[in-house]
Amino acid sequence: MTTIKDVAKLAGVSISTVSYTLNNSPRISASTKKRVEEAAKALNYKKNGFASDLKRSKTNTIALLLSDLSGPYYSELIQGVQDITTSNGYDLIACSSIGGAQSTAVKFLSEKRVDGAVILAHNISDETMLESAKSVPIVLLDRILDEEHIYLVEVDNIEGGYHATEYLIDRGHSQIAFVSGPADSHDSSFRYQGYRNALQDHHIDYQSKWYITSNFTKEGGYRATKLLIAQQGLPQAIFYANDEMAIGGMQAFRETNLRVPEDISIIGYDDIQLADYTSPPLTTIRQPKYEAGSLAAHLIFQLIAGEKIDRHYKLSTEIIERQTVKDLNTFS
Amino acid sequence: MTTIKDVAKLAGVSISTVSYTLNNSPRISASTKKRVEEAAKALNYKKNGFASDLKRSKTNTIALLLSDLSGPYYSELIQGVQDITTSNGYDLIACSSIGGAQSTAVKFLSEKRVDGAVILAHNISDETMLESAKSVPIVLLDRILDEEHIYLVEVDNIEGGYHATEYLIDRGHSQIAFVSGPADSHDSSFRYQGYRNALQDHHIDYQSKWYITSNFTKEGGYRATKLLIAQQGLPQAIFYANDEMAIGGMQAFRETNLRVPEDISIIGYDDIQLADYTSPPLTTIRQPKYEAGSLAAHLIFQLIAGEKIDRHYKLSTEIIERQTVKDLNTFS
DNA sequence: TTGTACGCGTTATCAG
DNA sequence: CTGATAACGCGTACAA
Repeated sequence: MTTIKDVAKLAGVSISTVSYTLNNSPRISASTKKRVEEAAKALNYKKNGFASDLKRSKTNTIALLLSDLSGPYYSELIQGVQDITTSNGYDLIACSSIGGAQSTAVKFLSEKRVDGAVILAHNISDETMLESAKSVPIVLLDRILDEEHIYLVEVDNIEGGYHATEYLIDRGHSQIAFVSGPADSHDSSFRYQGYRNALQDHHIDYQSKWYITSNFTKEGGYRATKLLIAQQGLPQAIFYANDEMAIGGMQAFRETNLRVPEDISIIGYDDIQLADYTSPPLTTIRQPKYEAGSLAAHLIFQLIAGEKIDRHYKLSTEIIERQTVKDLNTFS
Repeated sequence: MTTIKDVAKLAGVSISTVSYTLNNSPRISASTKKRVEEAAKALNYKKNGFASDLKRSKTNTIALLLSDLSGPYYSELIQGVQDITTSNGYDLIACSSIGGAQSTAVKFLSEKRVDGAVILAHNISDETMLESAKSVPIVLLDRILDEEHIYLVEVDNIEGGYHATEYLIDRGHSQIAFVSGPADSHDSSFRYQGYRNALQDHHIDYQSKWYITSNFTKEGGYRATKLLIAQQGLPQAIFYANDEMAIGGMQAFRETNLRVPEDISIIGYDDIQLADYTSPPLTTIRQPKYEAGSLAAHLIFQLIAGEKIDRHYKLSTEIIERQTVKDLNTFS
């Protein structure tokens, strides 16, 4: 292991001179600078990152905490975080929070191995978050928590649910079913809330027979749809609380020889990659993932800079029109 | 920032006692142990990870270097790496190698911030790899490089190409086209090699009109397929060098009213998630990604332990039978 | 149990 | 203005 000492010895200067040189201090003459640099190159010297971080008590890296490194998380969101991090000259590392409070993610936070963190890891408890927030700036993307030192960016799910429903209503649908995610999912219940609000604003009666609870999976969507089909009186349209369930639903319709969108319109939520590949391509609600990620990273840097900022940010959704919704107002 | 000193003061013991206690040394009496632990809790003390790493010159974390954190990399592979890493009591972090030699990934390697690395980052040059391999154990998953200190695990693409082709031949196909990836792709050319070998071994003449170069994208596969259709004499089957191109091909067939597999059989390569969602589901070649990841991580730990191991490992592929290949030997 | 010499760079301070 | 000396960051582990 070659250290700064070795370089100093070879260059015939003191340790501090080497350090100054390598950090481009102007106080070093060109000649010694050259000597030192050559020595460093010759020995293939690389500073020990820890020693450096320890001394400056600053790591120049921020972490992205994910519930599972191998999970199918939002790549656009990561892109957003990455872009901002890089453009601020910081490094980004991703850690998994598998294991909760014992996880690598939490460890990196509490041991001050990073200068800040963007968090998308529902398996870390609120308490742990509060704890960590005391020592390092963090921005949450996966929950709503109104506490000192907790900053978060939220995608407005109520608005998204409202948009989806209104989109169907605008196209002449009035019998609209809602297939929800698991009962304990905040996201799903906010989307449902938006659905109800839209119905109400358009004076459409809510019918409980068209509310089905499912579980955010393809199979769940399939079963929920079969159930809906089995009931007398199919709705004109179905709003699935996520795309996977919508895809399961499309399969159920295919098996039942019901055509989408001719016989029934459907709309999903998320705009996952698959949504563009189904046949027909799925109309859905896109969340501004890139924006959420980049905003989160921006906030981190403002916090690092010691600026005072709001604790809560809300982003809007966008509808992605594809081909699973029929416009009942036009002739065809 | 509360340090070990604060804890020592509060507990009324020396710094070293605190350190021993917190590291569960048996040399500390139960009573002081309790006092120290209480003090640590009261102050909410967490050790500074760097100081610790610096002293022990060991980080207990290994890195997974990816060409792009937001890229659609192999989640199963990551799972493999993660499982082994965790079960060895190490932490895993993922770093991006965007920026090549200046990237976070390379920096973490050279600054000794990790004890080892599994690498899947084609945008890091061979030279940089050789350089890094001197200071830290690394295992490559994305290239073949026969050099001292370079360990790698390879998935046998020649064998995969051979299997795919033979699978078609076994089912009665003899006119088999190959849609390749970009000319500079090693993976693609190995798969092609396997294709040629299989044809030869089964005494089937190779026909250059059935070799089309494309680019691993859906659009590329679409165009290549259109070209094949435009040519007089469609083959009985097409082997696409990756699944995305096969999916593009399926679209081309749909537009041309050719049915898969009734009119033409197709087989892909990779077994991407989408492959199971196409209609009909795509028959393809699966690479043992989980195994590759976990093997790579295993090797890292053997290297860390100072064991002497082989430098080159090769894994086999597996065929995933779905519904895009027709068996011409049976009546239907 | 405790004192203390490390690990390796950074930077304030001082001498030339 | 250049370069060297030394304290320091925080925890670890050996000698006492």
